[in-house]
Amino acid sequence: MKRDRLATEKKIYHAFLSILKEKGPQGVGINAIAKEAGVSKGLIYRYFGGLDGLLLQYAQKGDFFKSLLVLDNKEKSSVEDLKKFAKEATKELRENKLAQEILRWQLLENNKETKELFKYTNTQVEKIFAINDKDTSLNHAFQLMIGGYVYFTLLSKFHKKFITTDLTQEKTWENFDNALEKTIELFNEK
Amino acid sequence: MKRDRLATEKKIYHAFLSILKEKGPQGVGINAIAKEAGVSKGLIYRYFGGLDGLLLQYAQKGDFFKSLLVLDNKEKSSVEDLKKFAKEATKELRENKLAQEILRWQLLENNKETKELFKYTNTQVEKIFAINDKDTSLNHAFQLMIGGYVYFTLLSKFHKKFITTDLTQEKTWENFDNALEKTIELFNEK
DNA sequence: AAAATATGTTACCGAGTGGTTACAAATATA
DNA sequence: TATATTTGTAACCACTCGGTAACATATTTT
Repeated sequence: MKRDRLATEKKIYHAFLSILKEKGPQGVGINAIAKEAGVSKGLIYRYFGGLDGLLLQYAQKGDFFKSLLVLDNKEKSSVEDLKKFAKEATKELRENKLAQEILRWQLLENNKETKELFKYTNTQVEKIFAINDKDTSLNHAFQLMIGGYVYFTLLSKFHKKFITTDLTQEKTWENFDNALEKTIELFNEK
Repeated sequence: MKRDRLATEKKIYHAFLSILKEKGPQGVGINAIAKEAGVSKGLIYRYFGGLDGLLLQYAQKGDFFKSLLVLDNKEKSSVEDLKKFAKEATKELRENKLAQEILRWQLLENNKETKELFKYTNTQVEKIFAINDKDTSLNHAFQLMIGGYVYFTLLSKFHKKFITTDLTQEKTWENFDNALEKTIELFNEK
C-alpha cells in the first residue's frame, strides 16, 4: 500500500470541509471526519493533534469567504459603494455554504477550539461591514439588515417559510435586496 | 417514599425548560432531563412517550413568548403601532431566554420531534410580524431588521463583539432600536 | 386484608463518542 | 542488505447516548 503523508493530510482536510458543509457544525467529529476521509482517526491526532489542531490549522489557512476578498480594495464609503457591496455580500453569503455553517457555528459555542476559527472568519466579515464605520443610524440599520440576511439564510436551510415569507422563492431575496438598497437611499437623502 | 405522578411530571417538565434555557438545544436530552429532574428516565418514556412526546406536550402547552400575547389585540397597523410593537418585541426578545433558545433551535434542525414545537412558536412570533402584512419595502426592511435583532441576540450569548459592535453594551441595543424606529419613519414619509 | 395497579429505581443493552495503544507494513537511512 | 523511522490500521478504552426490562414498593381497588 502506498503511503503519502501530505496526500493523507489533504484527504483529512477536505473531509473536514465536506462534513462541515453538508452536515453542519453538529456533524463535525473525529470519527465522522476519519470515515469521510477513508483514513484511520489516529492519523488526525498524529498529524493535527486532534480536532483542535485541525481547526487551528484550518483557521490559519482560512480559504473561505474567498469572493469577499475581492471587495477588499475599497475606497472611501460612498452610497453607491455601500449599495454595491451590500449586493455582493448578500449574494456571496447565500452561495457560500461553508461560510454559512461557520456563521451557524458561532451561534452554538465559542471555546478554545473554535476561537481561532471564528476570529479569522470575523476578520473576513469585517471587510464588508467596516465600509461604513461611522456611528450613524444608517450604519446601525445596515448592520441589522445584514444580520437579518444572515439569519434568514441560515434559517432557510431547515425552514421553507418564516411566517408569511417564503424563503425558497428567489423573489423573497430580491425583495430583501431591494429593501436594503432603499434603506440606504432613504437614510442618505435624509 | 411518596409517589405523585403529577408532581413528577411537573418536575420533568420544569427540568426540560431549565435545561433548554441554560444549556440550549444541544443540552436537551433524556439523560440530562432525568438527572436535572432528579427522576428516573424511564418515567419520561412512560409518562410522555420519550423526548418526542415531551416536546409535543410542551408545544401544545406553549407557555413561552408570554408577554407577546399582550400585543395580540391589535388594531390596524398604524406607524405608531408598528414602532411601539417593534420596541416591545425587541425588548421581549432580549429578555426571554427561553424563546431565544427555541429560535436558536430552529437554526439547527427541523424534524418530526421539533416540528410541532416550532410551529407553535412561530404562530406566536407571527403575531408580531403580521402587523404589517403588505408586500412593501417597509415590510421587507422591517422583517430584515427584526431578523437581525434575533441574530445579534442569539450571537451575544457566545460573542461579546460583532466586528466593531459591542454586543454587551446597552447602548448598542438602543442604537438598534433607534435605527429600527427611524427606518419605519423614513419609509413612511416616502 | 388481599389483590391489582400505579409509581419509581436499577441495571442493562447496543450504538456511538473522543482518545490511545499495539502492531503491521511501507519507506528511508545506514 | 540490514536497520531505523514513518505511515497506516485495528483493536481497545472509558464514557455518554437513547431506550428497555426486571424488579421493588407505594397506593388504590376489590
